[in-house]
Amino acid sequence: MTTLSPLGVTVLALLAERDMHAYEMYQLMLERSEDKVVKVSPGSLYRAVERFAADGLIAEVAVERQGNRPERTVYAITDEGRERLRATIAEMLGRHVNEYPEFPVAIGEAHHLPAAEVAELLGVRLASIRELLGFIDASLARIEARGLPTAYILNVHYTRTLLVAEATWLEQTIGDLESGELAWPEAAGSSGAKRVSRSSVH
Amino acid sequence: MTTLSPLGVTVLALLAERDMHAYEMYQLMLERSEDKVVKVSPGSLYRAVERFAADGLIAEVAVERQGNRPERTVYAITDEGRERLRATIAEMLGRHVNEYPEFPVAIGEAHHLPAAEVAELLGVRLASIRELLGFIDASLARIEARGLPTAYILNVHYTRTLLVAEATWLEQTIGDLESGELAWPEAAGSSGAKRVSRSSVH
DNA sequence: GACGTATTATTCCGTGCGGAATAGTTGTGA
DNA sequence: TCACAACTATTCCGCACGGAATAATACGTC
Repeated sequence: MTTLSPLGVTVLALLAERDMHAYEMYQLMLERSEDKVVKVSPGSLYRAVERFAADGLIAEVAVERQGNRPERTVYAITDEGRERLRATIAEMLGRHVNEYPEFPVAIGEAHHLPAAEVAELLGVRLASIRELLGFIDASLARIEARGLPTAYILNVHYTRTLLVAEATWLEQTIGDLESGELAWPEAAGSSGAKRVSRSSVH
Repeated sequence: MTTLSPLGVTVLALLAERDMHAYEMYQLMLERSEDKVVKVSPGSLYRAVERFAADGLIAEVAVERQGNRPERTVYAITDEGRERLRATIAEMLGRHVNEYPEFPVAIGEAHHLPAAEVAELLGVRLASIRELLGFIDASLARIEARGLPTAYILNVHYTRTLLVAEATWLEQTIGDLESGELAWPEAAGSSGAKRVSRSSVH
């Protein structure tokens, strides 16, 4: 009864829409840009499908073949699969889990670099986030223009909100670094100077 | 020349402070609550150290032994290691990478549940985030009281900022769901009703 | 002083991810 | 028209992760 992976959720969600075979899922995910939200590679996808079939969350409904192409196995979601899908979505919605993003690690160790360099690097990051926000806003505009219900793109709004928050924090922090308001430990790493050990947060 | 993992960065950062053996790193990380920022398990840590030694980023400086306890190998960071550490931190600071958090997947598929249930689940999530924010603020207060420089806890401020943004978004969305302002597709999954296929974002 | 638990320090191994390989088939351009 | 690229559909395999195992010793307590 282990909790499903994000890719697993997507697989079951697709099969909840209609029966299909693995490669069809793969294509659909790319077509819908779900590969921006879920990490998807052929290997993991086929493996997930295989395990779901073994666990009875999905079931073979046909084995087709066109010409001399490889056989393709069409799957359907089972009632058990539907229930697991619902349960997993519920759990993922309700429980906040630490996913150990790497940026906090980097800022946590940023004192290994001089303040000016950190400010510059954060500037690069800020630029790339702004660019990403540009794409997202353009997509949202196109979607709204087509009059599609917001409920289907809540995740885009969510992601956008967090990116905006990060951009704001970066602007603020870069400013504080450049103005010298944010005191920076002596540029470490360059000399053999002793460094003060960092303190525990808790 | 593959890019270092977050755990790898932490390992090198510790050795940049002073020479030590693997278990000492492990203890220090827990003591400093770095296990909240970096995923650390004995297995991964020892493996990382092993590989760094093979790659010349760190070097054995002593093999000690107390009584009949297992030998412990003390390592020091090399110049190459120091350089890799700087380079990796710089890269992690400057480049925004998609890390595929699972919550967007869940909201993306939330239409499988009825609006009321989603609102309730988001409420649970909101509560747990608020609790987490409580801990963080308490920690920050304690740290500030000790007069420690902000530069060392930038990552806590960053995390706090994102959590606040998420909390705000959740409040807003829960409100929209409860007021009915956010139109929700017919509660899916309960009936065999045909569902409209979702649109591509891009 | 004996027994259980926590600490020290490291190794081992199952599991699963994901990049690459495979192999046939349709499309394209010179 | 013939080669070469892109697509269809799936399998394979290496490698890293991390939970559990190990094993000796210190410590607390009844």
